[in-house]
Amino acid sequence: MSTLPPPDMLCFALYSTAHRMQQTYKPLLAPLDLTYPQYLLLSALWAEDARTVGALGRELQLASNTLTPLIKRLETRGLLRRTRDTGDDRQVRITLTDDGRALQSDAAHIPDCIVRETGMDMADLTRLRDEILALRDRLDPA
Amino acid sequence: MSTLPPPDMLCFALYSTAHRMQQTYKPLLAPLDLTYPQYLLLSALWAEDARTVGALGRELQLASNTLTPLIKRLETRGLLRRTRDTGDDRQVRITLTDDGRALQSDAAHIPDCIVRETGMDMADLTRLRDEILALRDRLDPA
DNA sequence: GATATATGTATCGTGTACGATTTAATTGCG
DNA sequence: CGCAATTAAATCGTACACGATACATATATC
Repeated sequence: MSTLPPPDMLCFALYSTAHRMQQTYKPLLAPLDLTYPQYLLLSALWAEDARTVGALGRELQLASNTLTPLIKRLETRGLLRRTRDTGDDRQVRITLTDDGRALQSDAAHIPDCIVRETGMDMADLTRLRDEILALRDRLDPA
Repeated sequence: MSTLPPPDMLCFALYSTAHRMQQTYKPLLAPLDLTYPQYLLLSALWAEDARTVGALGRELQLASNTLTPLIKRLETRGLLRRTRDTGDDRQVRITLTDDGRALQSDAAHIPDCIVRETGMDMADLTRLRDEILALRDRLDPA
């Protein structure tokens, strides 16, 4: 019987390309001493600060068991703060510190660098992104 | 300054879709008691058995620090064997056991299930796969 | 307003990923 | 031949992912 080898599988294309993309980010993030997931979390906060763990989790598609340690590492580094200043005491609100906000300008060049590394133009990248997202949204979130 | 939020980033589309895909595999792999990377490794061996750790790593784009523990778990379960039967004693050859080969038929239905979950036809899936691989291959492996 | 249920976050255990280093075996070259 | 440089795999440490569970607070229902 013939089994499709990994190089022919769509899932493997996603898997290996996502990893390769993280490798591409690595030298750009190293000077900021950030991992890729940490950069994603900060990007979410740079776009909209002071959100709850749950709201960030919905945007990044991560649950608290991944998010909580991630957040705590950045808190330890003094890039953000955790508070319970909402009406609902179950919720934890994440707010950037001055240092956390300052990092945004240090990272401002990164998106352009990534685009350049792909060697593709914006229109193609946007189209590919939307096709990948369309696939994701067809797959059950459950 | 405006920072692109994660939902607009191509890298995040890859990241979140790759994870979603693993979630989609999970209920299909659970009866076989396999994780997604373990399934990838076995798929590689089902397509071509008796390869070295290095050869498998090149196909799966994983280094020995990831592959060795992965392989050892499957060895413990009796699905494969590690031997040094080549001329070069540095190399470790990975060979499926009868149980490991038998698992192939238990997994034979999975690719069709995944295709069905995407709700897309083969032509679109193949095209999307190749576009994603083209992006990967434009990114420096270094 | 006591209590059952639901929700938000944290904790724990297992399994990847991967940089850096180590160990062992092979190859290259004088 | 002798030994430095290279290569294959393993080991170690850190950081995700995520299922399962725990815990605290909120809400609902009577």
